Amino acid sequence: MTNARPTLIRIKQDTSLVEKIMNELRFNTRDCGSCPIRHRAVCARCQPDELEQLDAIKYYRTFEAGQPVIWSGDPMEFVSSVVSGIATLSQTMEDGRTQMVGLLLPSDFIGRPGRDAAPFDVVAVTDLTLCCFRKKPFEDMMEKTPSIGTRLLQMTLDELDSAREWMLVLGRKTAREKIASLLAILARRDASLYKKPPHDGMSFELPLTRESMADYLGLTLETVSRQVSALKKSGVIELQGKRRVIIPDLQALVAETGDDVDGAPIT
Amino acid sequence: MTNARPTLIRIKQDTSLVEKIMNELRFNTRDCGSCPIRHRAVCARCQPDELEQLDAIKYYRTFEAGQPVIWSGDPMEFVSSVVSGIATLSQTMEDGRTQMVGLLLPSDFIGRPGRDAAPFDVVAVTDLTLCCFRKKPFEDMMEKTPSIGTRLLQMTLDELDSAREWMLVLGRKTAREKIASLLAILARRDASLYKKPPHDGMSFELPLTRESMADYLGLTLETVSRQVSALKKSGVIELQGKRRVIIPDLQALVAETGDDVDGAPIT
DNA sequence: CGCAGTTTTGATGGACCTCAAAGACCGTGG
DNA sequence: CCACGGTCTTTGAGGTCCATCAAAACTGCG
Repeated sequence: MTNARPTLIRIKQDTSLVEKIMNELRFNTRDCGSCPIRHRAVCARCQPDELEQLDAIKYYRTFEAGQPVIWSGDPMEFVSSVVSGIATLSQTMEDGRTQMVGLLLPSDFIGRPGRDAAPFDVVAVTDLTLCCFRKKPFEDMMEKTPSIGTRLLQMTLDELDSAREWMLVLGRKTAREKIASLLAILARRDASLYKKPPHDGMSFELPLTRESMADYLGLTLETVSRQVSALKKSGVIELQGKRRVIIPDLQALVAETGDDVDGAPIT
Repeated sequence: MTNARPTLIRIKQDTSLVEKIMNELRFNTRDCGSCPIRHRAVCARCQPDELEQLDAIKYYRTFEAGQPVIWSGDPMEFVSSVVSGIATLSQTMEDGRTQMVGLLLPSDFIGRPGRDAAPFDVVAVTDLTLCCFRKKPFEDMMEKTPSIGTRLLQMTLDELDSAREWMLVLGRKTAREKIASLLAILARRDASLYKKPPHDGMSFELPLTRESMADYLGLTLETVSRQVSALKKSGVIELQGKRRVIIPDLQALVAETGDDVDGAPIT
């Protein structure tokens, strides 16, 4: 609604291109030590010698925004960690109704040791870089390396909690509360990406279209649009262009989610 | 609507009492070998010597129907497996709206190695027997016994998939489809409990009240009641009394869930 | 029998969906 | 530079599914 800065956007694209090239260079050095997700990914607890082994079998893959990574039911030849970018995990019914069941951010793990077929669709929302391991070698390594299994269990338990918290959002919250919940989560995640706590006046890029938001929230895109406008009108959020969200008062946003003030920490 | 058999119900109670006493006797012999959930629980992959160690630190606890097992936020002193009975995992908002996020059946695991506070409320729906381990000794044992961690990872990944499939139910299905989905799941689980595939004409006990069903499905109890009646009127299900459900045609039920015919195997 | 809890049934309203069209944004090509 | 089409978003009007409120029927139990 108030977006008239094509130059700004063009600059953004340039930086992301530079970033992309730098990533290519950085990542392909195979140096796990300088990996940006090193401390949070499935390999977080590995010893130096274990990292070396992983180094030997890992490879990077990139996907452009909008491309599918894997379809539900497909055989999975690899497991992977998200290094940069965002992907969605979703499920579609025959008649086209779709429900997003997860948002995959840097350090999140994709795949299921011990399972052959993918249970859900994975699609790249932004340009995406994955750190991949062929499934069999990874499974073999898991057998011998408890630190991987332990870390994966930890991550899976966390994701299970997140999924269950999201069930409350889907089952019981109003459209307005759903939007507020999603924004609150994105705000928290964005803040944690830059390693500082969320604060009043913070802003972040909204990586999802209205339709994706609707698929995540179990709503229609029209309802999403209306409720975003409503939150803006109430002053709970501000928009810069259509994709950047400003949170003038974090408490006010959290209040709109319907959660306790101490906040369910849906990561 | 067609329930006039108090005698039948009284008999049921008697058998369950007998069963209870027998369980007490059986379980307290501490013999993991004869444990009914031995092959599916977290200990499924343990070697005889590992089982002996678990034997040494395990203890049983029972809860009557309706009793809480643990509240969200409480410190967890123990982890456990459901041996018999059913419990629910749920979440409640300040204003009272509640959402069930899991149904805990025999062999399911309760607790989070590495976490102190319980993330959700656990309540016994029927009389419930748990096989418990104090958390610290269990965690110590997990360190030394990879077969436990591996099995727990497997179970957690399965639960994560189930939770995500349930998100589709909550977010995108109609009330009628939700009811059908719940009944289909209960039918499958009941069949697997007796180790035979679900079949036409099968029947099972409905362990949940209309309100619990509503909390599971993100509906009101009135809507649940209406849709159950509607399914009955369409001949998709039959009722014996208010709690026993007969499935004359399994395909017909699955068709009502909106899922593919090959069926999302929500376990 | 009478009471408390559960379930059913009915009437009404509202939150959200559906259908439709216009507006904003962006890249492309004249 | 502007026209053009494609995609995403907003806005509007109308309809429907389900929630809400209310009361009656049923069940088990003292």
